[in-house]
Parts: sequence; structure tokens; C-alpha cells
Amino acid sequence: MSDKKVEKCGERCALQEILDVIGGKWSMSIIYALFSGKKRFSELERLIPGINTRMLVKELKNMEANGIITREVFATVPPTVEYTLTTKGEKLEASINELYKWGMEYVA
Amino acid sequence: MSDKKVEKCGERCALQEILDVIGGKWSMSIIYALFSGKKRFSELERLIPGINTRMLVKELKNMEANGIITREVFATVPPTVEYTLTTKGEKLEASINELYKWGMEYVA
DNA sequence: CGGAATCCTAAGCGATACTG
DNA sequence: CAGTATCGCTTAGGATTCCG
Repeated sequence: MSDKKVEKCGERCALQEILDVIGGKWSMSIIYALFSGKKRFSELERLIPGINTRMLVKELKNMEANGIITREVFATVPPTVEYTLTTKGEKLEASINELYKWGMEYVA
Repeated sequence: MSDKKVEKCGERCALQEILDVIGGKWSMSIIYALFSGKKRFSELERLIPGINTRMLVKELKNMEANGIITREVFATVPPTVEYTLTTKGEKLEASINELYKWGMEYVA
């Protein structure tokens, strides 16, 4: 069914893109974890308590589709996969840190 | 139905609070609209194309419960209700503007 | 005007078991 | 290790109607 990717639609679309990237329950946690450098799948699973395999996979795929992370596969045994933020992804750092600070400040 | 409000739970909770506030489909649009000052219900409805009554009401209630907006009722005929950002709400401006810029920059 | 009530569908999310 | 495949539940969200 259709490309799933948002077409050029100007201002009103920016919010959509933002939500698609950070609106998921685990999105920000994952991005946050990747700010400190590339991580393997299992590392992310450990770093993010409460997440399950399915959601991690799903979010990672979504992020890759949105161009904010890169997936690198190494043909080792056992297999190794590393996830890294793209430039686009890194540029979220300032915003997310600000949001995070806001959240911390106001969590009663 | 429990209190719906998140209890003090430290760092991991900040992200939850953030998502509860800006994670809804229309949340940021509403907050955005309120950055330019207090608005009436019907104004918000006009300013945000595509939203419907139910969702606007729902989001506004949620935001009020989260302490980011204030609801003021005037006993006029016909009734008047005005919504304003609280300080907590206003402090989101920087973050959201940053996010918005990010979105605009990367909408293909 | 500013909602509340109702109904309904699509999407999000969680748990677990299985596989190359 | 890094996923896929199923299943089922719970929300979010949309359309519409009614009310003080």
C-alpha cells in the first residue's frame, strides 16, 4: 500500500514527520541511546529496560526508513548488526535534550 | 480508572511525560497555536485544519490535566472559553520550535 | 458556543515462540 | 545474535449527533 513516506506537503507536514520519528513509545529512548555512539541490537535491548524484541525491531526499521539511523550488518558468526545515527538523526540531539530537560524539570 | 497521572519515577518518566504532552496527533499543533496567545475553542478549531471537535476537546483536557494550559470560562451568552499556556507550557516553546525547524529542514 | 455521548475502525503495543 | 511470525488486547483517532 502506497509509499508510507510523506510527500512534500510543506509546513503542516513537518509535525507529521516529527511525530513519526519521536512519537513512538520507544523512539526517543532509542535515539537517546544512540547519541553516545553506535550500538548493537542486543546492546539496545539491554540499554532500554522494558522494550521487547518486536518493538525494537519495528522502531529501528521505521527510523531507518526515515533516514535517521543506519544499519550495518557484519557477516560474522554469530551475526553482528550495528545501528548508528545519521546526520539527520544527530541533529535531533539538541531538541531532544531540551525536551528531556523540560520533562525532568516538571516531573512532580 | 486510576489517576492517569504518572507518579514520581525519576529519569525514565520524563520521556513518558513528554510523550503524553506532545505525542498526540494534534498536541503540537495546539500548543503551537497557543504560543501566539490565548485562544477560544472555536478559534483553535479554525486554526487547526482537519481536527474535529472530539479530538480538540480531548487534547485540551489532557493538556489541562498535565498543567500546560489553563481553561477560563466566561458566563456569557453564548458561552466563551479561553485557553492559555501556563508557564510550564510556555517553556516548551524552545524545544518545539527546534523540532519544527528540524522537521522543516528534512521534509524532502 | 463549547462541548458530551456514542459508535466504530485502525493502529500501537506486549508476550512469546521460533529461525538462520 | 538478530531478528520473524502470531496472536490478542488496548488505545488513539475519526464521524456524527445531541445538549445547556
